[in-house]
Amino acid sequence: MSIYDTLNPMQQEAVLQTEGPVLILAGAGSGKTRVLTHRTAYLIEECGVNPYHIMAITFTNKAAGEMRERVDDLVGFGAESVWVSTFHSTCVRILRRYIDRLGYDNRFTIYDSDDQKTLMKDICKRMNIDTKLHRERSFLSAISRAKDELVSPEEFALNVGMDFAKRKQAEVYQEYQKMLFRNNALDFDDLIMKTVELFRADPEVLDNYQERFRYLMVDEYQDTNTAQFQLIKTLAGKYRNLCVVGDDDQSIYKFRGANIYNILNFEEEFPDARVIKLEQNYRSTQNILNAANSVIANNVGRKPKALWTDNDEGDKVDFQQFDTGYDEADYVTAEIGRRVQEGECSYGDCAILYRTNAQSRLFEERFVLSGIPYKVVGGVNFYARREIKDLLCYLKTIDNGRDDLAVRRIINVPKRGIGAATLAKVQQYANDEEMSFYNALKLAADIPGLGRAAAKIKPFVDFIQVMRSKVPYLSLPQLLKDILETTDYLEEFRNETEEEVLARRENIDELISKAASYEEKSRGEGREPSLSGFLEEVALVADIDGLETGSDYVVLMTLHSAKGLEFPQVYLAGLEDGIFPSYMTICSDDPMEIEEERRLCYVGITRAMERLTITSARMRMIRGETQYNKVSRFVREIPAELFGRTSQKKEKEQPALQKRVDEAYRQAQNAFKKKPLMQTGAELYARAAANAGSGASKESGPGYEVGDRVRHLKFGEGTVTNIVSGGKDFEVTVDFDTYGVKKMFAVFAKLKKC
DNA sequence: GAAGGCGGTCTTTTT
DNA sequence: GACCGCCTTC
Repeated sequence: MSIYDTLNPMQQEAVLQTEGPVLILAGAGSGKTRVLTHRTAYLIEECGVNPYHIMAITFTNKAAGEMRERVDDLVGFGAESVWVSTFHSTCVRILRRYIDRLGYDNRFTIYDSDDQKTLMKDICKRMNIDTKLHRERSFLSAISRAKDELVSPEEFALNVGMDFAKRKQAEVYQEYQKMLFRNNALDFDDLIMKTVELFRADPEVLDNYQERFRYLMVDEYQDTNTAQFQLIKTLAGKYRNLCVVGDDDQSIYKFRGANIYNILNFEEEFPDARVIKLEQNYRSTQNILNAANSVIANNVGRKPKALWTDNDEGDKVDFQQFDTGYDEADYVTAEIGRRVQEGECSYGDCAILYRTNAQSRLFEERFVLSGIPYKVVGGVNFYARREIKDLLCYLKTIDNGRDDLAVRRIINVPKRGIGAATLAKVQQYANDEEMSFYNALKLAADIPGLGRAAAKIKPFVDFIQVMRSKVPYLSLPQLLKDILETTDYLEEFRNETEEEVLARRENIDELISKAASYEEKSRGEGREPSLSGFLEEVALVADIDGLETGSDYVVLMTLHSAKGLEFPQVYLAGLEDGIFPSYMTICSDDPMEIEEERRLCYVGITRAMERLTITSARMRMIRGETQYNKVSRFVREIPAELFGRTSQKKEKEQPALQKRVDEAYRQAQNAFKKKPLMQTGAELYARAAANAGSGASKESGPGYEVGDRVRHLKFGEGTVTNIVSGGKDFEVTVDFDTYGVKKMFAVFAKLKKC
């Protein structure tokens, strides 16, 4: 019996069809990753294809990593030569080698959205554009859309016609591109577009890669934009062995330029394409799948398909409507706590999915209060935090003095007494002499009108030069520590509270350990680690990449981030008209927009394996305003018989208790407010676990007994009234002086005896 | 040149 | 509610 016998007939067909163009329409949970990995194995083991000639492209590093792992497991020998990578890292690798043929320096830097915004702000200022009238972000999104469609600044300018706004955009686009070039930087969209440009400009390079990638596979094909489509079409142009896998019902990235016609018109583009449909779902129960099918059936523009499953009927879908978002969060927290307590599932089985990142906050607060370990995916990116960006800009400056943005960011961090007036003069000089900002700094003594400021610049330039000379001899962690010490970086935060500084320090430590593990990983793969390599890796990480499989915490994330994942217990929160579907799509005159929201809902429902809980609130605070919303139309599209114990009423607690609970929440919220850098649950968890020696380990007990007085970070002092040993931890009941009785787990509560 | 206060705007969603 | 940019004050 071979590994291919475990596949169903359609999956087998997809695996065996190795030659020519293939479109696999893979419904949610139909085992598409399995097909892709088995197909790779088949190519190598049965068709004798050299693994070196196989390429699999995904969208996220996480997906690529998983695919890599599964291919490694399946294919004994040579699996490491298969190119498994994301669109963006693939392009970076190609461009690092050949972008000099387009006139760029091969050591280009990659701008994230933060950098883009800074650059755009600069440009608008210089071009005298009133950003109250034309927002930076509107320019950036126009440019991004143009790049998604492979429209160059010149072409854009040709097509503006009489449209004044567009003409302005064209000018800005041109200037923006010029500045990127001068800073030797590429933005995310450039990575794809420049690679296509390179292939068009240089047949020799193209041929080189066409020869290498004789067998191409593309995952999540419905999310590709025009540029990405051109890229793979060009790459597959010679051997035409292109296999794409996707599901038009899960296309949710139109706003990012995804072109649904890439999948809908695949057969027109490749008339000889084999089309294979995978319609058996292995993930969800009947009830969950039925709910998903009945929602998506309301969409008009879709390829007909019928997803079915052999799985049990399973539990009914649980739908609950509450008065407020607080009640909603309460319910979900209590449910998860109860189910875990009763051994029905673990924290790691549960996911809370919502439409907007802001919705995570209420859940986070509740989880912190009840000591449930959790992790938020997305929101404020680790690499977007101030201290991390600063340090990365130091590294960038040391690595590549041509990135003006990076230099300008750190020249006065920590404070060196160099202000806006000085910067403007240096910039003027740099512009006049057509040199980089950093090179102008080096010549500060010659810049007219700088006066005493030149003396303040010199130590900075000297410092960077010294660091550059040290790079070959220092490891990345050593380099970072050197920067921290020499610049006395933490001095920058002297006015912050101890707690804030601690949080920043922890982030910095994390960056240092990430640098260390990068070096380790590179050496493991036989590559010499480098400063540029590290910066590059850091630039391309997505939020979802940080999610480890097999960790025991509840995950909170947006529906968008959840695509491609699955969880036994899924909570879909905030199902209200105005939230999901969002207000903007309800009001839009384009009916396709609501269809995209519906697909998002479909994605959400189909993440669930065993249990699905849908919640909504009548009243919710949004951007400081209270809004009243109806139950989402998507909920109403699910037939009533699929719902179980639906409740539209809230069970009132005793008024006195309720009041006390409210007060506790208010105070807890204030505590949050004071600490903008509040850690994620996982970080709290890690910290708590680190302290567990003094807190709780199963053998030694929690370190306090019933009757002891203890102190809690938020609740202050109280008396321990009960300790129950449960599972890996102790559940402690404490009667707090001001907050009343609370139950909490010892590992998380970090109670100190006093 | 730095720090603190005030008022306006905003968010879907992200590689 | 949170962030950003602008303004005032030291």
